[in-house]
Amino acid sequence: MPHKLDESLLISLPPFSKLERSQIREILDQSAARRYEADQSVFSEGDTADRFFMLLDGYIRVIRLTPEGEQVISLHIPSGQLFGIAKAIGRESYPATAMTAAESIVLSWPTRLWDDFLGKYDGFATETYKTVGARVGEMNNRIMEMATLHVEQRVANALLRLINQTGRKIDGGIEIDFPITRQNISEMTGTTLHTVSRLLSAWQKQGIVESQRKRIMVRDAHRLVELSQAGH
DNA sequence: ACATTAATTATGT
DNA sequence: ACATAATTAATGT
Repeated sequence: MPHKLDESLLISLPPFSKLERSQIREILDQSAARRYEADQSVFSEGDTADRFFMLLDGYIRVIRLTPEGEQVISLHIPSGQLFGIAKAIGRESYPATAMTAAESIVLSWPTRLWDDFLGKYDGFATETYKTVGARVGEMNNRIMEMATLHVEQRVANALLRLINQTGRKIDGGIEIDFPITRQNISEMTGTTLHTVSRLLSAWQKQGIVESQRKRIMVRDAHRLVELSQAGH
């Protein structure tokens, strides 16, 4: 794998933004870069966490499997963020599986460098703990939703999160920036693909969303916000 | 208020 | 043509 990656790749990313060019060079020289097709596994739940990762381009889907073999999607990660940082939460193995949701480019480092990074790179520690904090917060919100909200509200919330975190503005609305199926959304919201399909069809007729296969665009985010709160 | 089952149609290689 | 995705209706809890 030939690499002479440019320092500019990392300089703008929060965990590295306070560093000198020489430090970035040092970090890059210890990294491995890899490109993944869509729907490839980067690591699997239970694997020993021998590396940690930075997503340079693409999207990562964090999933877990139930004993019956059903998928649950716990999170989507956009580019520019660290993932697979088991050490940050005091684990020796990955707590979930990471799959690419689209073609992606990933940097990784051996986990033995984790403590080095924390110690000698200014801002790395605070930024990574911000990241885990944000993710824990999001998961807490989802637990609340699961326990208290109806399916329609949960699906509306899931779409809103997706367009906020991974949305791409296009004419007439905001599109989810990677291929996503009804099945996927059902796996994020604890419902069935049929219910998601019915909801999206209904919302399409009302002009709230518009979708083709594996593509969903939100035309009217404000109405989705209303739906996500409505008490039917 | 939702899941399940099943039949049917659409879409991408 | 074949597999995967999406829709729709009917029926069940």
